[in-house]
Amino acid sequence: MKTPRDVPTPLLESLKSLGLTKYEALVYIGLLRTAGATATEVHEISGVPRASVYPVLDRLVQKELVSVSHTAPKRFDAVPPDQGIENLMRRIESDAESAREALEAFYREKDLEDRGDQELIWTIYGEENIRTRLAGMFKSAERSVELLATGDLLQRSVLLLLDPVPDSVRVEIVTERWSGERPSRFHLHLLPLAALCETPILAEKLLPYERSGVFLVDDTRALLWMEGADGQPSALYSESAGLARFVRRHIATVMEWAKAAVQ
Amino acid sequence: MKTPRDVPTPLLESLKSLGLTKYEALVYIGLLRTAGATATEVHEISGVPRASVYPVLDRLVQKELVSVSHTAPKRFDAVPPDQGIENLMRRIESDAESAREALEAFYREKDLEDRGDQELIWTIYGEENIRTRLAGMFKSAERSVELLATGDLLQRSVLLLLDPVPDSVRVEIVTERWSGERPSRFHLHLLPLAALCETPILAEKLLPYERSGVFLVDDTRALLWMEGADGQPSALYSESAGLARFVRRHIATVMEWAKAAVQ
DNA sequence: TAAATGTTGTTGCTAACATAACAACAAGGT
DNA sequence: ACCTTGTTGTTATGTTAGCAACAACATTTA
Repeated sequence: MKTPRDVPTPLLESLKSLGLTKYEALVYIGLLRTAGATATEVHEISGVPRASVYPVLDRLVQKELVSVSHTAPKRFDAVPPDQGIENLMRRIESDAESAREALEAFYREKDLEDRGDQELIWTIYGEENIRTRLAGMFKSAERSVELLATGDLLQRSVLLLLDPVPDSVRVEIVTERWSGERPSRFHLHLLPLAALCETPILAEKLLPYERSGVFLVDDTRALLWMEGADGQPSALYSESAGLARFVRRHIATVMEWAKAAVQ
Repeated sequence: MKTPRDVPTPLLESLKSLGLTKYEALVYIGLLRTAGATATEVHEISGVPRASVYPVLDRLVQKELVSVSHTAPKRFDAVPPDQGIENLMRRIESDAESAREALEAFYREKDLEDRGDQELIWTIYGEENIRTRLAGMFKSAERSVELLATGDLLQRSVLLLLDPVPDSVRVEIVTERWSGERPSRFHLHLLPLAALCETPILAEKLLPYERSGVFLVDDTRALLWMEGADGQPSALYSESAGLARFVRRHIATVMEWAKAAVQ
């Protein structure tokens, strides 16, 4: 008889988020390591109380994770993990799809009055969310786009989003580093590293070597990309006239410095 | 102010299986229909008690489903459902992937002694699971493969699985209907419908018009594909010598009838 | 003062967890 | 036969944890 060998907690958590309970996870894992076990063997292997094993096995069969034999006593076998997880994901994805449709219906009713939006400052968490917001800003650009960001962030996460910007819009890019050829479509301003080193305080404050940046569209919509101490990216977005003016001035100042330092 | 308008229960269930609680779902849905709501507005729109709204919103921000403004009082906005669901699914899929890897590790330790397997009869639920089992049977075929199934089931779910069967293996197919050209690789036996109609009892019992079938490989491994009254497919699988012999005889008998009826 | 915001603590509820005990049945030994 | 011994499947019962629901409080804003 095998020992109940303790199961790593993160695995249990992962299985929980796939819709299994702790017992279901333990029993399934136990069954994966044996072939055709009886209920009592399942109990011994998984460490789950024998009385609880029966309802748990019922649920697992229902979820298409184990199969039952027709002998007496019944014997149980686990579906290979590959396919078992696919079975679970199929349900979840179908739920996700139907939820998405229902939610879109609600979403379309949304008041588009865009009420106080102009004066609010929003925080956005997660790189994905920030990138979508940025993409939306760029797509709606009508007059100008200005970027001030670390080269890493720019070329890895932002540059591709600039494609939808119409040719008529002037795009100014300020950064401290640029690898590869300089794009002809945009006005690129390189911050001379020498100048930065002379005033290390500024270097630290303006372009810290974590991924960060400031983005301004049409002088009205601004986004500040920051990276929390934990490395999780977050951002501020606003259509506030005050913040827009502040950002505008900030970028302009840095560009002036850059120009002055070159001379 | 909008009415709390009741939310369809299935939607709540779907969102629960994506890892949201009831309150989280209600608040998110409520936020989808407004722009920049305060905590109390969220309470009014969603019907969630005002005191509970705060922790719930915290969790939703954590899950990247809503963004917060930096005003006082705070205002909240929902990310579009499209992207919100994608955010949820990203987490789940990453969990699924790590779980799959960990489970495969356990699975590989499995005793392959294949102990009593030979005399057991297993039930398999779910079309996907049945098809994988069938595929496994076909792939391991060394001498013979025999199929007796309704044409619908055969051509829609089974035929593709026959590809891996080596050419040296004799494949006998018995069915009541075949659309399209007859495959040259297999020995196809068509049950004359006329003969079936003359003995309606047999027609009912042998080939009921639900999807069902009998499969035998190497005269040793048999699978019975049935369809429950609820339309959910299930199957019996066995390597029992007794069942295999029974199935062998059953298929042979039907083939004899077919031959006799043609004359 | 009044109204709204944000927070805290208490209580109830439900699903899952955990243990104990029971009837039914099959060896196996006296 | 009888009585043990052990296993299977089921039922009842108690416990815990997380969420749901409500009341109360300090704080701000008008």
